[in-house]
Amino acid sequence: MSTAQHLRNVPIFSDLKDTDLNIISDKMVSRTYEKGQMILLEESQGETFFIIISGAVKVTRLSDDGREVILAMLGESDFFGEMSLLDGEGRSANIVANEDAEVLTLSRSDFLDCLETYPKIAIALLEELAIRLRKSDQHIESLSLSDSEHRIAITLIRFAQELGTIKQGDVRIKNLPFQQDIANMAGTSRETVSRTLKLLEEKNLVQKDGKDLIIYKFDEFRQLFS
Amino acid sequence: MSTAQHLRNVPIFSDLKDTDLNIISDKMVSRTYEKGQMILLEESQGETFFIIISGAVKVTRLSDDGREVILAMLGESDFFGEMSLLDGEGRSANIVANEDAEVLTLSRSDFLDCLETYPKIAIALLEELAIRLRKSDQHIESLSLSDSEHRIAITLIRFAQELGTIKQGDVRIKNLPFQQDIANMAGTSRETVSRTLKLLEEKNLVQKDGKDLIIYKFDEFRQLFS
DNA sequence: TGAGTGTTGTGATAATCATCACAGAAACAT
DNA sequence: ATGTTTCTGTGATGATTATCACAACACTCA
Repeated sequence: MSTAQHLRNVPIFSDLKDTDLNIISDKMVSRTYEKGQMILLEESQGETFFIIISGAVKVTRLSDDGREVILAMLGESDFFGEMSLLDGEGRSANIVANEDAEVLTLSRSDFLDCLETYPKIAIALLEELAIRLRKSDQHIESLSLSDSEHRIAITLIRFAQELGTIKQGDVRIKNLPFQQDIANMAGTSRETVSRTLKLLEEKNLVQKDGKDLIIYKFDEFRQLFS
Repeated sequence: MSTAQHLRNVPIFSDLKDTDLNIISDKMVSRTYEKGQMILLEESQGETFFIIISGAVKVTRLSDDGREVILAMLGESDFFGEMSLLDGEGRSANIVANEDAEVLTLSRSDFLDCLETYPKIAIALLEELAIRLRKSDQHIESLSLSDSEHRIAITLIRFAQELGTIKQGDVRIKNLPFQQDIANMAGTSRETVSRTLKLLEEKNLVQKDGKDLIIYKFDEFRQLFS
């Protein structure tokens, strides 16, 4: 697939004319990263906008004592790097390739030009940031809820919404992330994730299937953990 | 002060020409709310953009069991309501007046027109949302950190950054919010906030002074809790 | 001023959960 | 295939902290 065709799938570019899309795609540079490789480092200057073509990355912060807090997982046609470009502050998070990943990059100035030239992109980007803020708010709420069962359940719901496929009311999360990553998102320990998954299985709310996790009656499940 | 003069203080409008500012300010309607009054209710349709002229509001979510999670405190020249306007989803948070408050409102269509007509506003808004996302990320990190002392300290740092005045390296938070609100932001209990404040005072890191709280050597304090 | 309401301080107790420790499974590499 | 590494399951233990209970204090308003 051509660069322009990839861009067509990215929400913020999707209502551009072909000609404009081509102009932008000519300015983009492709890069690839191997699983585990650091793409962006906290503290460094943020000077690039990234769009994920394939693979997945995780957005993390490291606390002083070296613990990893996962802020988000991003996949195909998601983007990142826009924050420091927009507000001029340095990077505030690390980005690590969670699988082999291919990305397109746009330089700071080309990105900002884009926003000036195509107001539609700016508005689409606003929409996207609003959605992210909403997710952050949910994340904050879930972390504020006291018990780990809720926090973990809500983390599973987030995965289901991002990566899940629905079939007859049940959701299958393909390739459930490692327990350690789930723990780092839910603000709990790996062991607690293991125990809680078992508990949810005993309650017949979820079911492991190889590397996948099936959540039964997703709507009810969501209701249950609000 | 006139409506237009108020708007001049709001970052997202600050680089408009006077004439444009007047056009917008003519479309705005002023409203006032008393302390404790609900301004926006979760679940209702979001159809209005709000700018705070005076007073303060808190942005909250209520968990199923009725607990309040405070997502943010907003004050003079902050705005809210933009999220549902941007992404078309319903409201995801409640807004309550935390003090008597005066706001200016703009209707959905006027707001969206504004974005189309003045790309500068859209870009300034992007900047602002980026800043908010950054704050959310910090909030998420702080909630993921294990112990309550850290979480509470970081909450104090957030207040200091929003409401604090610096004097010789010490920060004074004027009118420190109630312990219950601090607890709802830090994801802990009111009692733990009480005990932790005492602890921090015993360590000579902070000092209560009437309704205010002074954080000694703010930079070191921040360092301490990263 | 004093009754009433809202906020804070503090002890005792119990529940939750992180941590440690290690065994078993699975994935990966050579 | 076979060792090696990474991931998961699970018990035991102790620390943290939520919760309950109530006293003290502060603020409002009639």
